[in-house]
Amino acid sequence: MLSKKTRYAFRALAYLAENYGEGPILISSISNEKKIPLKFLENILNELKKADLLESKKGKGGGYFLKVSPKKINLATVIRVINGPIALLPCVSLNFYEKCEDCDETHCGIRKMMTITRDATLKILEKKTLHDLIFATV
Amino acid sequence: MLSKKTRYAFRALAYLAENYGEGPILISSISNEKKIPLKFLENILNELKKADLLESKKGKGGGYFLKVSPKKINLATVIRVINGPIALLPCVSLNFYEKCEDCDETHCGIRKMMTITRDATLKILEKKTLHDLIFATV
DNA sequence: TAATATCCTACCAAATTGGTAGGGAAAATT
DNA sequence: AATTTTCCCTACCAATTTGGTAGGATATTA
Repeated sequence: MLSKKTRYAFRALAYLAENYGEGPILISSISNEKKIPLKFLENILNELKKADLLESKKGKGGGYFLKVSPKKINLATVIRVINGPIALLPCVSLNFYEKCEDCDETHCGIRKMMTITRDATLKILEKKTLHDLIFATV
Repeated sequence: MLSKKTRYAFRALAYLAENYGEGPILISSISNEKKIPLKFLENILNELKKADLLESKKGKGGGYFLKVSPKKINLATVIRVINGPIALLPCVSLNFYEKCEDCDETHCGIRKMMTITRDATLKILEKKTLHDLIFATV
């Protein structure tokens, strides 16, 4: 399951995507509009900035805004930044790989099944973007 | 990510699947063979039994064994019993549904994306069984 | 009735989650 | 230059979850 923090991140990003191209948006606006605890949100936006998804501007007229178009930010990226691995096991993760103890990877059936599952999940999450999040019609 | 407990569960079930039809298997055998802390494993097997995946027999000659054929136990079921929801959000879960606050479900884009993701994941996890876990060739 | 094995309840430490508090630093305005 | 505005950074904290352990109760067989 995605953490509450990740859900907040998605809601904040959706808001920024809706206002893409309209300059910096205040943390406090997002916080009010999306009902996200302000100080916690500060933290989240900062992480997204460090991950190069957002840019920020200080002082009057400042705030946060998407670094690139909503169509270029996919959901897998966001999840990885805030939530961590997408795969169900560390030994199957592309971005957070960790070997598991006492396991011969070439013969491990669990690993094989979880690899297939990961691929199916990624096929969706890497294709869908913030744009789809806003304009989802299905 | 799946918890360590769930990984233990899979390893134990794989072992029981390998020995399907050969009568009860001791917890201690599974514990030794698969390197799972005995008392913790006790706990896990008991939960699997309560979920009707296993049967047990007490006293000499006792132990645990699969209630049905390895081909009839799919991975989604196991994950749900030990790990919990498979969906990435509670509001998208089929078996652990919870409404999320401040969210109009019919218009929530996040929800739509996570529904698609859930379906893709379930398509795999509900088809693959303990049998596939053992005889995975891909 | 003794031995074998699962079952049940309770406890515990460490890690993770979901925050809060308070001030520092940069940019813009006056 | 001083003040205001806004993001940035570090530290802390309570509640929950995770990954166990301990010890005895209960059922089965011999």
